[in-house]
Amino acid sequence: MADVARAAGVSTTTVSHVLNGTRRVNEKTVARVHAAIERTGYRPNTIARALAGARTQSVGLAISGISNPYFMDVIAAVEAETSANGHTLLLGDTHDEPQKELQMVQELVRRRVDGLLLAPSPGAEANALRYLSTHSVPVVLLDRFLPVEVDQVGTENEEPTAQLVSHLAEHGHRRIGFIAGLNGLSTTEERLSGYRIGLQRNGLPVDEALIAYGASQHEPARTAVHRLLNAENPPSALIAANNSMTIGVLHALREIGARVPRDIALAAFDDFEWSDLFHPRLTVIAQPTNKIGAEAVRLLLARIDDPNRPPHCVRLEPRFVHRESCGC
Amino acid sequence: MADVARAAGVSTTTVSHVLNGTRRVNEKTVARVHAAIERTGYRPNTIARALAGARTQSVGLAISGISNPYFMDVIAAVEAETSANGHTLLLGDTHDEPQKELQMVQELVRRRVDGLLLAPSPGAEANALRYLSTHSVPVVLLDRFLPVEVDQVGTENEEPTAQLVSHLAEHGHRRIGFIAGLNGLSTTEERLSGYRIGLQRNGLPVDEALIAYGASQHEPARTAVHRLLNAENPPSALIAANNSMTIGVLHALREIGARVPRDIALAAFDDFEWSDLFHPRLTVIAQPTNKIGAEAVRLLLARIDDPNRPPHCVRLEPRFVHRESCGC
DNA sequence: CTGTTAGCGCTTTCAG
DNA sequence: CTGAAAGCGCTAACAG
Repeated sequence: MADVARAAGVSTTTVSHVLNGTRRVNEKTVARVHAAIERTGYRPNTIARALAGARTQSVGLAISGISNPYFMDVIAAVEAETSANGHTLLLGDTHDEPQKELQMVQELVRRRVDGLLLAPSPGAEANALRYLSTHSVPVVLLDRFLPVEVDQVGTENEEPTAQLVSHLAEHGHRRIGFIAGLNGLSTTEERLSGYRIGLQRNGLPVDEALIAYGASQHEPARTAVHRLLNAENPPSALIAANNSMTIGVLHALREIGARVPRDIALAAFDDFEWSDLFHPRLTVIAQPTNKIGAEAVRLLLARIDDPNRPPHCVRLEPRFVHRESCGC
Repeated sequence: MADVARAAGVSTTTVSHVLNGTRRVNEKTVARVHAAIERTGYRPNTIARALAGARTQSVGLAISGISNPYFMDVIAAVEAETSANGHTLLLGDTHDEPQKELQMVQELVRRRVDGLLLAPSPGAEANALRYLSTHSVPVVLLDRFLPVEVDQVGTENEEPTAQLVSHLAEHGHRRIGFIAGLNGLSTTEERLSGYRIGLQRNGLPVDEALIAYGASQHEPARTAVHRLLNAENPPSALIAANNSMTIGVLHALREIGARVPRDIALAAFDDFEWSDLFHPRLTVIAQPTNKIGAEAVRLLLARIDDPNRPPHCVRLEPRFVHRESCGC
């Protein structure tokens, strides 16, 4: 930067100001500085800039289950949007454990990210979120909603799940099982609530024996389905509350030789990019992963820009994708 | 840090040295410093440390097609390994374009990553790699190999692909089509070469009309398959050289109503985490994605530690997964 | 074995 | 409209 200043015959102060547009500078001076930058091939040093107290032009993404296809798509969308805005992405896995999440978040903050995107674990409020708010770090919540005053982006869960139930009920199913996700996640509660609403709407009783907990993961969902189907009076249809659990469900069904949808109907939350190649092709609620990622980044950048703007809470509409697993 | 120094009754120099183990310090002093750190809740500032010329404890990962399941798994493995070693991961997409890749790499270097992992695009040698070598930034190549003197990690491609051909040939197929990947990637060339070797080994002629180019992507592969099957004397079996193209192949086959494996056999490079739920279940060569990611990080950290160690080139063995799409 | 001190490259008062 | 200069928090000669 000193080189540029010398080459342009100005002070580094001026170079800094033309670079950041942080105060009025004479047009001709601006031109000279730009020329000097060009000539010297100067590139600002992000680290020094950060140390001096300015922005780092970087954002953190703290998320769980990096290899889950849903989050994968979100990550890709976030990367695209951040880099389109000249920001760099720092990625970390929270493993949905409050302590790891806190450490991850602290690490990211210590690295001076300008703000961060967080898929809060159950327990985040007392840990990561408290830390972020006391340090007043811009944050936007992803996927899961929390009753806190911060920006949040996610999908509508309740009504779409109720629709799934109605869809199955309209095809004559009276006992519809539900594989619920990890306890403490708003998505879990909302989808569960949607399940109950759907049942009521169709005049069906809510039988707790039809609800199994799959911890949002493949394996637990698999065993949960076995339990569900071994009970007396098993369900004739199943709803899985997220994509990992859908896989578990499919494996369990195959293990007991149940054919979908002939022996048992299936509908699920979350689409797979290539689920039309599955057998059977899955009837699902597809989340707008690209929009979620892009919108989250947009909200974050806006908040970084103006820390005092009122918090926004964005609920995106998912899409009902009708295929064959429901047995229509 | 000044606080810690004061609280321990030493200079910041000493604090720095006990923190980094960069010179001998009296045991008692060390203890006092640690106590002071504890008491003050001190956390080193990564940014300042970086500016002063030391390590940032961060590594960059520049990769293409973030949402490709193969790379996704690699990303997850890399994240796990880096964070297990106390490093932070900066993630960027190169889009397999030399210019974007160069920019991404420069950005990462400007952020002072200690080193970086790169899945080199066709053209990386003249751009990103040249830049990295002139700036002597530690780098390890991922997935694709290049005839350069740097650490590299990837999978054995030639022999496994030849095996795929043999497998199909042994089941009587005499016209085996091949959907090749993006031109200029070593993986593309090696798998193509493996295809040719496999044919020769089984006494089959190499018919260029049976080779289609799918650019390593879904859509191009789809149209390539249509061309291949519309030609006179079409193949009775197909090999797709990576997972995205396999998807394209399956879509194309469905569009023309060809059943796998009854009407046409299929085998592919790359497994899907849940490909046993596909219909048909795919016979594939599965890459050890976790090992690839972990090994790459290990090599990188070793190189950062000792920039002069001889470059290692690690070829991992993939696994042949026999399922139904081959028609056995 | 420990401390003094000069930066790392930038931002930002404060002064002109 | 422009500059001088004081840091940001740490590392690493150099000196003792």
